[in-house]
Amino acid sequence: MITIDDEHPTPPFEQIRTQLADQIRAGALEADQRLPSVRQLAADLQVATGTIARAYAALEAAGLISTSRGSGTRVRADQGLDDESRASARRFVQALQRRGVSLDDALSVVRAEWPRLP
Amino acid sequence: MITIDDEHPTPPFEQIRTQLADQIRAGALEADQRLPSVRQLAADLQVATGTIARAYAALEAAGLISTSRGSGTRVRADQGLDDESRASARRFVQALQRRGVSLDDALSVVRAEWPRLP
DNA sequence: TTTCGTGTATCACTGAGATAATACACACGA
DNA sequence: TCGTGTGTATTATCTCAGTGATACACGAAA
Repeated sequence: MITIDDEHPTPPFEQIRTQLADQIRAGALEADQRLPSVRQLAADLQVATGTIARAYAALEAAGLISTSRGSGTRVRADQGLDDESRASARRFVQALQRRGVSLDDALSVVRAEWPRLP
Repeated sequence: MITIDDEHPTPPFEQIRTQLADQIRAGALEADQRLPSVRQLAADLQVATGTIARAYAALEAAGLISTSRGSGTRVRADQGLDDESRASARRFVQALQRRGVSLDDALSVVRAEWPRLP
């Protein structure tokens, strides 16, 4: 399920791209699974087909999905993080939630702890 | 240190806001520490003062900083996550880096593991 | 071949955001 | 008290990312 928050500063196509990427990496979408067509998803989310097309194009460029005219869009195999990384994320999320930390704050501290680039 | 990436889809004022928020939450900026003036930071980053002012206003609305005319902008006390949360984040970051995971993927899996809203 | 459902390309429009210039209001220190 | 440096507000202008609508190109199946 994908939702669009009009209040959010990030544009719709970016929200769609992010959410799909999250779901694929988390393993919520199986490999080779068919995604909705651009028209279908555009109608569901009340946006233009070009908006969906742009999100799909970005995901394909990132190697997460595979698109082809006529035959639709599918999740590429060999995607998703390994189980250990996901388990590590789950421990982290649970620890912060017990302390009442918000998602934004959690993402914030991860970015902050991530070593700076050289 | 704050940097602006013109390639990034998020607008400059949002990048500034995010980076300052990250640094405050991570404890990189001490409580009561003075931030640069809007004119100073605007000159450093080559943006207009209004852009900095907007980022500062957003941070104040979020309760992270405290601004007052004439006396500048300061980091509010009682900010930053607790040590245990930060330690947890550090463990998480280290675990994923050992596996060669990128920052985007790390944030992605955190969002994915974060429980959905009701 | 024809049909239908795909993704893709194009184009004009809109609005959010950035800018620049300016003026104002307040705090602090000399 | 006055001067300086602060954040804030306003206004007008400009740019361009994102959008929406539409037409095109391709693939699969009947």
